[in-house]
Amino acid sequence: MNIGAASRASGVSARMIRHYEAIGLVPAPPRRDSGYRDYGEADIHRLRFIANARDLGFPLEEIAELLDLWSDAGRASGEVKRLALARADALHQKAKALEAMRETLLDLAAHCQGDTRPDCPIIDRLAGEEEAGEGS
Amino acid sequence: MNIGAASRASGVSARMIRHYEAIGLVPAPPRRDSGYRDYGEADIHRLRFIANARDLGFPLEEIAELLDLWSDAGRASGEVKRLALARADALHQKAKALEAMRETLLDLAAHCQGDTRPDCPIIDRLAGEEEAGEGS
DNA sequence: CTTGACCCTGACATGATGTAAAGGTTCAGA
DNA sequence: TCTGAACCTTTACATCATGTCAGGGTCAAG
Repeated sequence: MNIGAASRASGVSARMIRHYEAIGLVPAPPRRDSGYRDYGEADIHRLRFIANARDLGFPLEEIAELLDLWSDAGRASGEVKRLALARADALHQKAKALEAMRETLLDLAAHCQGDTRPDCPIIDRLAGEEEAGEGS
Repeated sequence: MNIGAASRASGVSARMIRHYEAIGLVPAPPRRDSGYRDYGEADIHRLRFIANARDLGFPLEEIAELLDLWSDAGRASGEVKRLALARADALHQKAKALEAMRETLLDLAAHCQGDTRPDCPIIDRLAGEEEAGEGS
């Protein structure tokens, strides 16, 4: 199977397949005489695993750990669960930070007329020396 | 004022001050005979404005727009408000996406024993071909 | 054999920031 | 005055995951 076919079968772009190979996340497949990479079913499964983990927000470094656990038939599920919960927490922290920024922006916008006048608390806030000031 | 002093006064790292100059976000300051950059108060104000906007999640491209609006005394606040609301919405979308990932991970983890046994729905899900399946 | 679709590698770009290297400047203390 | 620490200069490379482009080789169908 060509890299193009593997890409379509796995949902991972050809560019990324090559990248994952370069960083050792997937094994280098055999080459045909032409130099073309030749993938098998196992490779597709591995790529799909990576795509799924990536879609769940795992960074490649943790995906590497998950792949090890996946191929370890005697793994303890506790380790997998630990990784998942840690990732969930990291995602939550990030989301909270974004929502906090959003709240601040909405708060500022609520006090801005938004008309043709130049007065604007948003600009005033950005121009200020401090960045705290959540007090209503 | 040296770049180091400007950095301490504005909260922007020297590295970033040079970067902002390179991309045209801040004007190139005059140099002393030694070649050292020499900053004034107005430069510090501008850098602080950038730092504040950056802390609110604005990308540099939008910060450039805000800087233009800031220096335009006859600006309409409507434009500023529009940018702020658009940014708030973008942050919200991002946060929602992260939270959705988190929910999926928590859901999977809840069904994982997390003990020494190898059975693990998290791994099963990652190994699967589909990525939908929020159905409880 | 030609054409178009594919593959190869390598390089550059993103966005915002850090770090390191290699060299010049400034200032304070001995 | 000399010296060393702390600073400044530019340039380049790294991050993370991904896209895109260029220049060249390959494959399959007509």
